Order: sequence, then structure tokens, then C-alpha cells
Amino acid sequence: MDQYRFSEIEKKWQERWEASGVFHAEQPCDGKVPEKPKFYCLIEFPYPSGQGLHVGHPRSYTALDLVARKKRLEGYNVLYPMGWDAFGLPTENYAIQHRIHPATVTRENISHFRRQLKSLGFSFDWSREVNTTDPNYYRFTQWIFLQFYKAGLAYKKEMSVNWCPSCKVVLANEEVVEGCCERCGTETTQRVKSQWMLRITDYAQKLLDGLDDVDFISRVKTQQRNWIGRSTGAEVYFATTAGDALNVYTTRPDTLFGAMYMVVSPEHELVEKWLDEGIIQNAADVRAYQDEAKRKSDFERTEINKDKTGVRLEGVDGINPVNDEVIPIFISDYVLTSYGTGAIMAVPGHDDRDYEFAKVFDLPIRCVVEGGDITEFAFIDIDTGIMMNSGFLNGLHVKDAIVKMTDWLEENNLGHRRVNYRLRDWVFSRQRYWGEPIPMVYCETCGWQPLPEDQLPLLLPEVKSYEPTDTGESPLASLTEWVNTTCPRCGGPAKRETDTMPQWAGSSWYFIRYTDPQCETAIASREAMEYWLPVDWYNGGMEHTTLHLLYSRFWNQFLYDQGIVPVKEPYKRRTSHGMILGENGEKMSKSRGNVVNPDDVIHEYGADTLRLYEMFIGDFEKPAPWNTSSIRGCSRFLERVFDLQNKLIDGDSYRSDLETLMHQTIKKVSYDIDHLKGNTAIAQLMTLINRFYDAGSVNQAEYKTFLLLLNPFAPHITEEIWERQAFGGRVTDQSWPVYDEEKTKEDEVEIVIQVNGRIRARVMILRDMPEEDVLKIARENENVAPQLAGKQELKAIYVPGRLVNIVVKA
RNA sequence: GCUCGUGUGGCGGAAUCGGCAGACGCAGCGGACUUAAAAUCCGCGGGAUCACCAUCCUUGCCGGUUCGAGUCCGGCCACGAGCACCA
Repeated sequence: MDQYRFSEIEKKWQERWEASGVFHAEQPCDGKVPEKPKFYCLIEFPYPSGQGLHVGHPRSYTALDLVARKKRLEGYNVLYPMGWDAFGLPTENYAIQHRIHPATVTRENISHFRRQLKSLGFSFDWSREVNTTDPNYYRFTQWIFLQFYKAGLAYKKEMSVNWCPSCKVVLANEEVVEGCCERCGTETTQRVKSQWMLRITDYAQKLLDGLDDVDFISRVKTQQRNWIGRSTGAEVYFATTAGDALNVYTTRPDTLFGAMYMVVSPEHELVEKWLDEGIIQNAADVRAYQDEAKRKSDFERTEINKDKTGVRLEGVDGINPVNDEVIPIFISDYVLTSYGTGAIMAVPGHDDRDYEFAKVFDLPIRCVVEGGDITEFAFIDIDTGIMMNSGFLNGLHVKDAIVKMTDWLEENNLGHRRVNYRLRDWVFSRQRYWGEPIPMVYCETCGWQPLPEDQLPLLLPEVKSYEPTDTGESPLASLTEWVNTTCPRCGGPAKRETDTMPQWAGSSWYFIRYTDPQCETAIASREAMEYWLPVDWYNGGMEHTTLHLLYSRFWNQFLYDQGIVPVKEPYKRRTSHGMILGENGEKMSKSRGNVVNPDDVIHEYGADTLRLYEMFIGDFEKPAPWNTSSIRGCSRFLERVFDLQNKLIDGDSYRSDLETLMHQTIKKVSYDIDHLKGNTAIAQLMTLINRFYDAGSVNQAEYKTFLLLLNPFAPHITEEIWERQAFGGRVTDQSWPVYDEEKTKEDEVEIVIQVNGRIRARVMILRDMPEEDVLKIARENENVAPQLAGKQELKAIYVPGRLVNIVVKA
């Protein structure tokens, strides 16, 4: 018998799979729907970076490859596609540095990635490959943008945005992590720029509600819920001595009697108005504070534990609507312009931040909720507090007081119920070259005009320099020929938008394109979308929970509302994998020098071993450190699988002493693949092969089942053995093994006998032996009897097939 | 600070419903084979006391419920992730 030559075997089968198209999904066509039920599994398509694949990528791809391969054997028409999320900064930066066109860099990176992925033997349907930088693809990304625009959900707005001075680009809130650029770590600053925005806040409630109907792991749901950040409360109308109404948002209207002052954000429009009108007596101080706030980066402004600062607006006061008290108004940067009304009522007795501010400015603090000691700290407990010093609310519990006060405000026209979300609109423009051009034209007479749909795609023009500019202008802005165009409405001179879309655009709908990637008339045909959507199972990284996952749900919900996509929610089930860490337990990165290249592993051990190890490495949902010596265990296992051919004997049914284990293994492996527990599935297969070796042989029926169960993990070696042993056809043509629940149970089982919870004996019994017989055996057991002698038996418990516990008293 | 998650041998981890803790693998030790080594095969393998039999301890810590707790409840501690002046 040959040795296990994985390189030859893997190359051979990869070529055959490619030539036969065995993993191509069957497409519904002209009203004919495939007979097999569909199953759509999806992994997050990669960004084809210059570094190539690292061993973290295949963890997710392998896990769903197991599902895809198993589902095919179970008779499903499986869609398991792959593509490229190829617009983006690293490619553009590399292109600038090496003076190569980003399209060329992208093409090279993709072919590198594609070769690497193919060498792992994934059962992707390569005929459906999509590429977000392909004009035939981004044409529809632009088309979707136009639908947003037409629906009033895309708008251009002058606003303060996050700016990365190193990448020279605007960032979305989701791309700023702890005040720094998610990509390069540089501290971000604020810039006022005119930006295209997508009104994702209009979908805040739908995005929240949709979570109830989908099967996402709970940490994903919680994280999205937190990010959306729904809160309920009231908007309260305060009057001012200047005559203007000053509305505030609060979640604690019950504490209105404790409002001792008001705070507005430094950018609040009324401040400008009052300054202009000259009502504010300390205008210079106010202006100075505004300037200071403007200069601060977002990070500095939101840094916690810093001392509260602010300036009182002298000359204007607020009037508390519940008791007509005249209270001072401050500006302070602890109140955010972009949340609520940009103004608050401050209740220092019952809010930590207001308390701190009141201490700094030596303002009076009134207790309106009994239960704490406000000389020490703000009392914020809403479960135990009882109202006091609050007129008609006195004696009520906080929760009842909130309702009563809100009703009162509405009855007296002094406020109304309000829901607020932490989620902000999505900043959708980037001042860079390598992205989808935004298909909008600005005309002096007609304003912003959408490009007619028949003019899509709006191609990225050739440009000499991709260098971003410090002024925050896109490199496209210097292309006067491209920029100058005619207005689609009046035909007069007009200018194109020169910003491009963010990287998250293309990935927001790629799962739709996969259903019909060549469609030229629409994002996909109705027929294809109706057959394939929603995605049955989507696996990806936790880092995309508040970015890609939320954005793509938003796009899908919008397209559903427009009647374009047939499903409300795009993903039925979402799971998430843990990161693969370097051998030292740290995150894999070039700078740490702990990156493992899959090419090297494949060269040394083969793709099947790599796949197996990726699944065996540990709990799929948790991070796991790479361990080079552990791979040997997986490679040794496959060698044993291969060598089992030498121990093959005839037999078309499982031998009786192996039958139970065979059925147990089928059950366990089937369950484990569906629950992302590859590690225990492999452990079970190892247990089984150890039994074959103990028996000194394996028969054909047993070997066939074993190979089918192993096939999703190690597809090349199993096909090869199947062919060599002439088991008939290909593994890919077979059916997934079935088990008989009755046969998974041993006839004879070992049970333990405990006395007062301590194990005193182990005995073999027949599985269905009646309880009284088992207890009799237990009491008479030579190790148990002495423990019972002379003691009073209080209770005897028998857990069928597991244990007996006899409780005695001395 | 808030939200979520996780703590089990030297290591990765298993225990799916409250019922034998440590499956499977790695590393290690002993043996076989070999001139030798590698590879392979067989055996051992949480800790303590112990010649052996055996006994006791053990799932981050403290307590509780239960005949029985890694698993359930309460309170701590540690680590990780996300959010972070969102009123």
C-alpha cells in the first residue's frame, strides 16, 4: 500500500471538482424551481489584502464548508459562494506607494487569494464569484444609492464629522474606536464638512424589532441592541426669560421638581441666536468656551472622569414648567449636540453627571427621590426610590411617577412622550479614489440631481495621482474634465460629486448579488431572490456586528420596503467565530512576527490536515491560540485513516460489537456539524478509528460510513480512498449516513453505585433492567453492603442507565 | 461605570437535561522495534497520603438549594469583548 501523498491527492481532486462543477448550485430558471430544497450558507467575503490569507480566515470558511458539504449529501441544493470586498484604503495606499493602479493591485491580490482558497478545497460555487470593484457590480451599488436618494434617505449635510489626519478621510461613528481611527490607530479630530448621509436612524426601530425574528447568537443581538440604544422618556418644553422655548429630552420626567439648572451644548442654535441678539452679557466668555470645545477632538470631549467645565449664560434663565422656578442655563460640552434636543434639564440630586457639575459650580441640589444620601452622591436607583418634594408625585414609586408626570405634561401641553436612539445617521462619503463614485450631480440652478439610471455605471475615471489631499478634497476633484458635466434636469453646466462611497457599501448587498451574479437588468432577478433568500446561515466576525451586519440589514430592510427584495430580514441565522491567535496567545500580526501562513501548513501537512486542525483547535466561538505541535495529531489521524485500507475486510453491515458506536458516531457527528462543534465531532471520529485499530480491522460498511462522516472535514483523502477501494461513484454522489436512535444505546451499561453520594462500586447491568432489580444488585454488592450494615436506609435513587444512590443514616 | 461573556490537569479542550469530572488531542514518562535516531506501535498519565489495598482532596473564591452541583441560586475575585458624559 502506498503512503499518504497528500499533495498529489489534493491537487487531483481539486482539479476534478473544478472540471465537473460539482459544487455549482442549481439555479431556478424560467419558472422552473429546482426540486431539491435550497440551503444558502454564507461567510463574510474577504478583503483581498496584499498579505494574502492567514490561518484565521479558513476557520470560518471551513466551518460552513462542513455545513455545505453535509447539506449536499443530505439532498439540499446548496449555495456556498465566494467573492471579493475589494474597494478600500489599504489597496489605494499600496497603489500610491508603488505607483501601480489600484485596479491592478486588486487584480493581483484577488488572484493570490483565489489560488490560496482553492488550495484548501472549499466547496465554493466559483461560477458566482462577485467583485465589488467590477463596474457590473458597483453599477448596482450606485443604483441602490439612487433609490435611497429618491426615497429621501440619502441627503447631503454640512456637519462635524470624524476625520483621520493620517488616512486623510472621514470616518463613520462605527469606524472610530476609543477616539481613534479603527484602521490606523491615529487619534481622530473633528471637521466640518458637507457629507452624504444615509438615514439609518429612520430604520432604528425596524432594525431593533427585526432581531426578534431571527436566530442570531445572543451576544450579536445584545450588541446591536446596545448600539441602537433605544431609550424612552419625554421631551419637556421649558420656557426662557428670553422668550424662546427650550426643549429638553429626559428619561426621568419624574425628577422634574429637582431640576435646578439647564445645560445646552456649546453648538446649540439658541446660543447663537441669543449671542446675535446681544442678550448674553458674558458673550466673550461664552465664545471662548465654544472655541475651546470646537478645537477639542471627539476623544478629548468624551473622555470620562475629566472635570466638568462650562459657562453660565448670563442674561437668560430657564423656567421650570412644573413650578415656574427660574433656573440658570449653562453651556457645557458634557451635553452632546447630536443626541436628543442638545439640551437637558439638570437634576443634580439624581444624575451622576449633573451632580458632578453642580459640585464644581457650587449649585444647589434638591432631593426629590427618597432612598439615598444626596450629600454624598446622586441617588439614581429607580427600583426602590419614593418621590418627595415633588407636589402631586409625592409618595409614588419612581416608575409610577414617570408615567404620571408624562401624562401631566401631555395634558398641560408642556411636553410629550418621546423615544430616542443612540444610533446616528451613517456618514456615507469618503474623500478617496478607490471607491464607488456617488452618482450625483450638482447644478447651480437645480441643486443636487441624481444621475439617470440608464447612465450607470458611473465609472471611476483614470487619474494620475491618487494622493489624498490635506484639504479633505477627493483626488477626483482635480479631474476637471470628469467633474464638469451637464445637469440631467436642465442641461446646464453642472459638477459631479467627487467623494466616493465607504468600503461598507459594496458589502451591504453582496449576498443578494450571489443569488444571480450575472443579472444585467437588476440587482438580481426576482425569481432568484425568491428562491434563495434569506441566507440560511451566515457566519462572520464579531468585529462586524455594529458595522457590516447592521448596515446590510438596513439596506435589505430598505430594499424590502421598496418592494425590490422579497424578505424582511436577510439572514436567518448568524453565528460568530473566535479569532485564531498566534502561538504566543497574542493577536496574529506582522509586527508581532507570529503570523502563520496557510501555504506553509498545506505544504508540510496538506489541506485536509489544516482543515481538520482548524476545526479541532477548540471551541469555535472562542479565540484559540495556534499550536504547531498539535497539528501533528491531526496529520497522524489522517495517516491512520489512510492506513486503515490495509485492514479492510468484507462486510456489508456493521459488526455487532461496533454497531452501537457506529450509530452513536453518526448521531454525534451530524449534531456537531450543525452546532459548530467540529472539535468534538473529530474527537468522536478519533475514538471510532481507535476502536477499528483495537479490533485489528474495519469492514467495508464501517469504512464507508466513516469516510462519509469524515468527508466534510477532509474531503480530498476521503474521495481518494473511496475511489481506490472502488466503493462506487464519488463521495459527493452519496447520501449522508443515517442512524437508528435505538441502536445508539448499549444493551449493557455500567452504572455506579453511590452511598450518600460517594461512589462505592461500578457494575454492569442490562439497560432496561427494572429499578427494583438494580437496587437489589446494588444493596447486595460486596463493596456496598458493608456501607449499609447497621444503618437506616432513608432513600434510594435510581437514574436509569447511570447510577444508584443509596442514602443512609448512621 | 454599564452590557455581555469566560474561569476545568503542564497545554488546547470535553462533559448537549442536575447524575461516573478530565472524552479526544498535544506535550511528558516507561517499554517494544532499531547499530542508533526519526517514524511507528504498546502502556502510564489531576493532586495528596501510601510498599500495596485503599482513603481523602479537586472544575477561580465564599456561601446556599439538592440524595447528588463544573452545571442551578446569592455574594465576591480575575480575565476578555463591546459601549462609554446618549440625559
